[in-house]
Parts: sequence; structure tokens; C-alpha cells
Amino acid sequence: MTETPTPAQNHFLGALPADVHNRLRPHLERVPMPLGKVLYESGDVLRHVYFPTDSIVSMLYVMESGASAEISVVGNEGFVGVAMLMGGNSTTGRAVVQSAGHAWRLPAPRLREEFERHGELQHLVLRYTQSLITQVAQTAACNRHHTIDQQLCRWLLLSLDRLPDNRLTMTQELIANMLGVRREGVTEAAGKLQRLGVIEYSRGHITVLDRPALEQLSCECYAVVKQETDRLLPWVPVRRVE
Amino acid sequence: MTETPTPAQNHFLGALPADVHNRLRPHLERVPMPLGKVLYESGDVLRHVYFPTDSIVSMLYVMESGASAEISVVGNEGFVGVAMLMGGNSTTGRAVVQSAGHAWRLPAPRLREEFERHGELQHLVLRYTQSLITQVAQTAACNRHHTIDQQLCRWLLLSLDRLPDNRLTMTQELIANMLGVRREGVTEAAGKLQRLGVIEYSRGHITVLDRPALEQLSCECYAVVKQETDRLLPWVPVRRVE
DNA sequence: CGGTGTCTGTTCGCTGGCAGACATAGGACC
DNA sequence: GGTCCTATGTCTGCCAGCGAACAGACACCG
Repeated sequence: MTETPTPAQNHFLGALPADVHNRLRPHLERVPMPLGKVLYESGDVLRHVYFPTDSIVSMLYVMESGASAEISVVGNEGFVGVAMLMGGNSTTGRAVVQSAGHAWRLPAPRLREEFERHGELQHLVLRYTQSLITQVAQTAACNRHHTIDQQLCRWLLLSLDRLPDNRLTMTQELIANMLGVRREGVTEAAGKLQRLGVIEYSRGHITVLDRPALEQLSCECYAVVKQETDRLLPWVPVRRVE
Repeated sequence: MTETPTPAQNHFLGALPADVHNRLRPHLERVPMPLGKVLYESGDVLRHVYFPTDSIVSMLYVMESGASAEISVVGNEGFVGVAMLMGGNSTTGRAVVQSAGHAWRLPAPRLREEFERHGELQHLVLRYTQSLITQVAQTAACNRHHTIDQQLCRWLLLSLDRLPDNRLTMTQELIANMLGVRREGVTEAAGKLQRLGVIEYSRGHITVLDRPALEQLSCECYAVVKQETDRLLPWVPVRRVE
């Protein structure tokens, strides 16, 4: 990402008509997204929305016991803060930066204003919301029925689709938190993938060597979500299989 | 339910301003909702939306393996077919009548027209959508971390809130499908509740005897969803604790 | 260069829930 | 009243994933 940063590096922003873009542009601010940064805590009022370019944000639910589970992932295909437009102004769950990078930040009232013009932006937001619901729902079913091995593959693929290359920076501990399983479980699953030559990793750096194999080993959930997302968000460039 | 049926028996319809109600009323048709009826199959184009009065509809995801999992529940607080308004026109997942009764049915285009007036109906729909997302997300986390025992309690409470009395008509087999677990698991969990005197059941008829106990035994997920739903849908009468 | 903290690998025992198989029992229907 | 079906109860393996504990190993920092 050495090119000049532009809002269009976020595909949602890139899909907006020129007039909408021009209205929002003055209020968009490029901000760094350091790993682990918490954008919203459960119950917070949403002051800004974030359009990631090369970063990834996870929505996490944290239970009373302290256990957590990832609900959905947001990368350069969408934005963080949908709840703000739905009338609730706040959200259950926590938004955490899961992969460091940058995002464009917009004050919540600016997005709301534009949403209430009932124009193209509203259509896009609603479609995006629908794709989010699909993702969350599939996660629910996946959590019920699939093994850690399968879910790890799904999760790697989801992340990969939102990153510029085939290398991820994240520890097994972090992945375990996202999947809502023990770190040891991830170690074991990742070990299998490593032995199969599908991935390679060391101390927080994962390189995907064989993406097709990953898709093979993943549960159906990845493909289901991807297909529905591509249908609902036709503006997101479909990633070539490497 | 011996009173004359009116649309307002569905609280969502009941919350609409008079003018909106008057526009929709001629197109509303009261239909029976027999147990097990499939309203939508995965991928179907949505032709109608359904506003349950005394019935309950479950959104199910069915996996390739045939295993299923309930994603969300809809009763007299909302309606089935949100996806139609979000721009996708179809859903992933299946909508099944989980508790027999009736609903008001509206042709999808009529609802869409009204939605696109950007008036009060749109606001209500968006808030309702937000509450659905919360429910689905909490289900995902619940599926990951909680036991069958806890989930059964949660599920009974969710159903109870949507029914006129404290009696449910549903077999353990059916509940197992909803929770995405084996029938034997439900038998065991229900047996415990029966022994504790919390419920009573025989051959598909469940009577809840001690609702507070049920809330005690349930995981936090019920309360979380309920609280957020009450916040987002203030028009739904809060049910007194019996 | 050595120390310290972070990340990863591995082990042991335990339990929740699965798979399958089968026994019983209340209703419904003839 | 008998027969059959559906709903429920229970059992025997079995395994994935948990909890806890610990050992090596790389990486950075002073």
C-alpha cells in the first residue's frame, strides 16, 4: 500500500456516486488502526463510523464468564457502525481491530444526514446490512456444528479476502479469542495446516501458501457467506483465486 | 384468542400510525400458520411478509450435512421477511412455523412501497432489524459457550414471551432441531427441568410452572436479548413476570 | 550478550454432547 | 379392545474440546 491513500480504497466508499462522495469527503479523516484498538465497547454510543482500507475489525461478543466470540468481520468491503443508522445509536458487543492498518473515519451525524436523504447511500447501507446479517447467522450455525479445524480455515479465508497480500499478522492467542476457543485448540489446528504445507507461521506471522487447499478444508460457511456477499455487494471486486 | 382478530394483535402493526395502517389494511390478509409450514426456503424470492399474532416462526439455517440451527425467532413483536426490504429480495435460511396460530400476510411489494415513503414504517423496520441482528449475534455466542440445559431455558423463555399463555405445543424432537442438538440431549435437559418442577410436559405439550426459575437457570443470553429488544422496540408491551 | 516476556508445542485428566441402539408408554385409529 | 405410531426415557461407547500446567524457543531490549 505505497500508493496515495484515497477513500476509494474502501470499496463501500468507492461505490458511492460522485455527489455523495463530495458531500462526505470533507469530513473523512484517515486514521491509523493499531492492533487491538477498541473502537466501541458494548453499550457505547457510536460517535464515528470507520471505513477500513487495509485493516480488519472484528465484532466480538463478550460473555459474563469472560469468554468471547466473534460475530462478524469488517474490512475494506464495508464499514463499522451500522447500528448507528438503525435507530439504536448503540451496539451490543465490542469492535476491535484485529489486523492493523488504516481506516477512514466519519463523524456519525454526517453519515446519518446522508442516510436520511434516502438516496443511493441508503440503498448501499441496507444491502451491506443484509450481508452482515448473513455473516452473523452463518457464524451462529457454524459455531454449533463445525470443528475448530474447519472454523480456522474459514476464518483465515475471511481475513485473507480483506487483506492486500497472503500474509497475516496475528498470534494464535488472538485467533483463539476470535473463534471463542482455547489457544491450544488453535495451536493444534494450525499445526495440522502447517504440516500439510497449507500455511506457514512463526510468532504471530502467518503466510498462506495454498489457498485452494484452505478452501477445501474449510466448512461450507465460508463459501456460503462469500457467495451471498458477492451477490449483495456487487461493487466489491471479486478476488482472484491465487 | 376468542376476541375478534385485528391486525393490532401484532404489535408491530399496532405501532404504525393511522395513515400507514390505513394504506396497508386493505392488503392485509389473515392466514393460518400450521405447525411445520415452511414460509420461505433458502434462496426463495420473498413474495409475502408475515406478521404473526399468536404463532411463532423460526429462522433456520440448514447445513450441507442436514444439521440445522435456529438463527432467530419471530412472534407478535415483529414480522418475517426483513430481508425483502434490505435490497436482497431473498434470504439464506428457511422460515418455519414453530408454534401454530395465525398471522397477517402482506404482499411484499405493498410493504416495499410503504418502506420507500421513508416515513415512520421505515424507522420501525430499521429498529426491528437491529433487534434481529442482536438476537442472531447473541445466538452465535450462545452456541459457542453455553450448555444445552441453559439454552433450553433460553429458548423456552423466548417462546413464552411470544405466546398468550404458559403452555407450548412442541415435541422434544422439534426443539432439538431448533437448538441444533440431538433429541436425546433435549430429553435429558427437559427431564431435569421436570424433576425440578419448573416445567411439566407430556407428548408434545409443555407447561411452564415456574418462570422465575427458568430465568435463573437460563444463560445470560435471554436477558441480554430481551433488554436490547425492549430498548429498540418500545412499542412491544413488556410482559409481566408471572 | 544475557535476560525477560511473548509465542508456540505438548501432555493429562475430564466432561458435554454425539452416534446408535433399544425399551417403554401414551394416544389415535380401527 | 387391540394395534400401531409417535414421543419419550435410557444405555453403551466414543471423541472433540476444555482446564490446567509446563517446557522450549524465538525476539527484542537494555
